Amino acid sequence: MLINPRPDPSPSAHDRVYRGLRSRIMHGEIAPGHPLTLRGIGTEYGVSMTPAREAIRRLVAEGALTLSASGRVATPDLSNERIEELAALRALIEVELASRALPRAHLALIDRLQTINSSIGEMVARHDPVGYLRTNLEFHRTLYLRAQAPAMLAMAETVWLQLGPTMAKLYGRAQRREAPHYHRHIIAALKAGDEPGLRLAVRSDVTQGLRMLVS
Amino acid sequence: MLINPRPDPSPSAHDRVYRGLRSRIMHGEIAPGHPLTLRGIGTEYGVSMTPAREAIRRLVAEGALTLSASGRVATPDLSNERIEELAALRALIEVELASRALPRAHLALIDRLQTINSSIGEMVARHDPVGYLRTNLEFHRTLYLRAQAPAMLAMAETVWLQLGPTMAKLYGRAQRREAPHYHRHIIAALKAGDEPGLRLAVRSDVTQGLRMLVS
DNA sequence: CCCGGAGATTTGTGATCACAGTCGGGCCAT
DNA sequence: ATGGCCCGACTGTGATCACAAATCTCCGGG
Repeated sequence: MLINPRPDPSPSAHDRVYRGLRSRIMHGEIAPGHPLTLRGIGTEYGVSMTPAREAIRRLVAEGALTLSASGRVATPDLSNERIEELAALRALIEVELASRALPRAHLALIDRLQTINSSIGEMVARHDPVGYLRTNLEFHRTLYLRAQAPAMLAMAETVWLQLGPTMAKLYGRAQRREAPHYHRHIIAALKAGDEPGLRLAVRSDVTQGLRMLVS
Repeated sequence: MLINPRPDPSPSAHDRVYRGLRSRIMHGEIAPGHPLTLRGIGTEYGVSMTPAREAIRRLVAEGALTLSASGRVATPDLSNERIEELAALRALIEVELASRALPRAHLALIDRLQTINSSIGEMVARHDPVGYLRTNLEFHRTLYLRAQAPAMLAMAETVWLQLGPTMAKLYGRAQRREAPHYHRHIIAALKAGDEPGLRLAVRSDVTQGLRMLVS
């Protein structure tokens, strides 16, 4: 038996850089199209170019960053078609994840979701796009963790990562005035054990984010 | 205007290594659990450790390789749960891709699919798991390219990549005697413009590969 | 015959360097 | 004043090296 339950006691340097950048990108703390340099990231995280390069290469592989023809790296500025496609992927994967989580969703989980949902409301109230995005993703991830499907969750997070900068920009543009009301539908469907209702609620919640672009 | 229409006139070294390894993994030319070393790959491709490391890091990010706690890298040996999960992802994404390709599937595409399908029969006849896997994926990719959904296709290919070594092992074990007959259903549904039938055929074709594991 | 441990080898990690290509800013000609 | 051009700084790429940890090998003891 392990004394220390922490799975990663000594994170390598490139992993620290990777996690840091990934979190900032996924939560929308970096604007779309913002350029990044290896040396800049290296000095920012106190490492040499090598770990910075590996972290960036990994993020490029996941679609979190785009590589220009000259090798320059920047956070992606998504076209409308790509946004629609990624939203469709979210709908596909997250509906499945929610459906698989439903049989395992006990009361403590639902309570936690409600708590997170009220946090989302606070973020909306203080007009904090980054905080909104972060707690919103926490809401979804908390539910999907119950699905016991790590490969699917990883795919969903990869999609979030690609959408991160763009969604933060859009959220910042369209001033929301309340938490997404489909979250309440999700919680209600979970309580009722209503699988078709849950699928519809998740799908609606995901595609709702797309609507803000069209308008 | 460019004289040379080739989009990638000077592939960087790490890209050559990445493409080579990715192809070998996806087509099942490397057995599950096979270890890889940076220096070995470097000498094999005639480059130093740096490009080899970037290529491997990228493949790890895509799930094509697993990284042990000590940093050792090897092709993954998937558990049954993970195989089921990846097959479910294939079903989700590829059904959607096929559905989106249907309106754009003209006669030339269907002819090409039939040609590829007969190639698959040849591979089965000569008991060539790698060739079978390669042509089978070519069949699916040819269809999905018509969906004009690059993000979804990339996701599907990532799943293929993760399943590559395992599927080759399973295919080699269970001696097939004919090409997957659901491919004929797919072609028939494309000809008839029958979307529900196409969705069912693709889903059946994907999940059929899973059955060979259960048996 | 099997198990364990000490030394040698192999392996990944991170830093540094040289080099070529790119991008930007300022200078000159018009 | 403005447009084009050139030079300089900057950036990514790939190679090499030092180092620590892990693995393997082989040998002796039980």
